[in-house]
Amino acid sequence: MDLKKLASKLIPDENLLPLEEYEKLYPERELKKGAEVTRLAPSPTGFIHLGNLYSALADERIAHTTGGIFYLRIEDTDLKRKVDGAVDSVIRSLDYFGVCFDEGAEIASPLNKYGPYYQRQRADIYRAFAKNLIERGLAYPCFCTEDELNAVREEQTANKEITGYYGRYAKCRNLSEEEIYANLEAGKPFVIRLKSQGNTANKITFRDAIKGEITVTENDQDVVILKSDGIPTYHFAHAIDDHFMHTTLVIRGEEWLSSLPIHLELFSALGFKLPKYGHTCSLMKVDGGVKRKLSKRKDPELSLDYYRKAGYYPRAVVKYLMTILNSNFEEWERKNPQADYRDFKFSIDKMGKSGALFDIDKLNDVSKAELATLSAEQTYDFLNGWVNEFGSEADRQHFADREYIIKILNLICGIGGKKRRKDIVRAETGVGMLGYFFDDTFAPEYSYRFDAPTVNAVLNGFAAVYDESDDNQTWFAKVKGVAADCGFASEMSDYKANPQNYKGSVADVAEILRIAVTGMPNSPDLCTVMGIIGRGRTLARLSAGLVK
RNA sequence: GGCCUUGUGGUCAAGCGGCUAAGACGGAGCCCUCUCAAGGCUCAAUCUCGGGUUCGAUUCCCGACAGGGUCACCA
Repeated sequence: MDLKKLASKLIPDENLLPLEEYEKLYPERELKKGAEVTRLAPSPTGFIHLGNLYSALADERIAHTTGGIFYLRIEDTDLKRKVDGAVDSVIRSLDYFGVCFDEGAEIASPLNKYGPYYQRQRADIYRAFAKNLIERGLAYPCFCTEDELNAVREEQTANKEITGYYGRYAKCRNLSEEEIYANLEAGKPFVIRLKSQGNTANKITFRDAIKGEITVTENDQDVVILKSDGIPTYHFAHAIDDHFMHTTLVIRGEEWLSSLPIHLELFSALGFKLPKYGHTCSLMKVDGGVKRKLSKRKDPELSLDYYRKAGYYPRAVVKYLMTILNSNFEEWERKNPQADYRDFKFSIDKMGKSGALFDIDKLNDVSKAELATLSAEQTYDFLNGWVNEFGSEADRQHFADREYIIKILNLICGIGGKKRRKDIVRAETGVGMLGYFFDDTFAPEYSYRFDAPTVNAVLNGFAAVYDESDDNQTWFAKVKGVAADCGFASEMSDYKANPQNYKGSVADVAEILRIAVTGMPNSPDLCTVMGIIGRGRTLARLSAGLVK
């Protein structure tokens, strides 16, 4: 069979370059030794999730700690999955979390020499190489219809055989020249399949950068490399693109592990040097006692928007991910509390081999610790940003008074105190803690644990002596005075020694005052709260808190 | 079901033939304390199960069991 003629008939494009020209077009990158070139290659569905961030972070860290390149390629070979604005959304989402690309689709960079970065725009490269494969007898046209393929699959399933297009099931693999041209004459649509030279009896051991040594079975599937619309499938595009874009390390989800044999054969058939691979494990969650992969449909926490809406500090999400990416990250951070997480020496072989369960408690812990490193002004800026995007109208009005909010923040965050408080987990809950500092959102629940006369005596007693210019000690001395007057122990030790002699302790008195002033039994330093809301408001609340 | 893969406390995990099996989150308790938060201290909790190999296995081998992934003209 004249393969050259067949190739030209199947792929008649005239503008295809000789193969060597593509090599010249995309020369080796000039990077220092050890530099890794990594990439994120999403399909443009517009949905970028925690798993993407997780692997993007690994890509970005590895590229940037080795002096390499991290680029963005868009795998838009499937038109059905395309969503407008998706690429911008990917870039913006990752940027919000501090993950930036050096080159790629929609990235303004002088480095963009390996494009186009949209696969649809690279059709001629794929076609040139597919044509070459046909000429070399390593690929062939397949005219099977969807129905035929389904029928074969059913038969295979019924016979408990491996499904797919291989061996004796590969009907079009050995079509005669006449049959091929007849089908072509008849205008039958066709795909180009790889003519696999592999044998599943052969096992290869393969070194994965994350999983370590794994054994893979040789591929024998005649996979589709060019779809009937002339656009490549993922497998083929992956081999071509990662070769010409000179990716040195392919980090991708472990769901790709099973198609690794295909990629191995493709790289070999194409004569390309194989990149290193690192297959990451997926983030899991426990659902009804069962461990399963985080799912787009069932789990809102997979979406990155979820973290923005909830008001997680972006760097906290990143650090949380770092803790599961490299388990020694936490230890390093404890030793270098001031350092930027980017100074951490990220290493791919520290990455876990089995899927980590997503742990919201851990995230919350990381988040509040991270927020506790900000100044009151920085905290204000962050909360304000959240309020403007997701807050209520009342929140926005409150945040217009920057001075006042910062005063509150100094208290809530314990700034200036001996120890930093870690009350704020995320913006949403942080903003929610501000309610009682404003009259319109003050929503008291008067849940006193003492009878009316006692409560009223405490409230009135304190109102009579309150002076906003008192310092903390003087203020507390007055609380103790009220306690003594109302039959409470003014010293905790006295109360502990003889509880039966008192109605309660100063702590209980403070609680009564606190409930009246803040509406809640718990709050940061009450004296300071009173100082912030001011004398007028304090007295009004003490009076409003009286039990009728 | 075939193939691949994983298996240390509730969770994330150190460990790489000999250890009282780190640490962190979460839980319990104590201390501090006007409450809460934070902090300090303490406690409970783990090597999936069988066989081997070995003087000795969490660690090596085999098997079972249990998770996970995947079997498209989707990526």
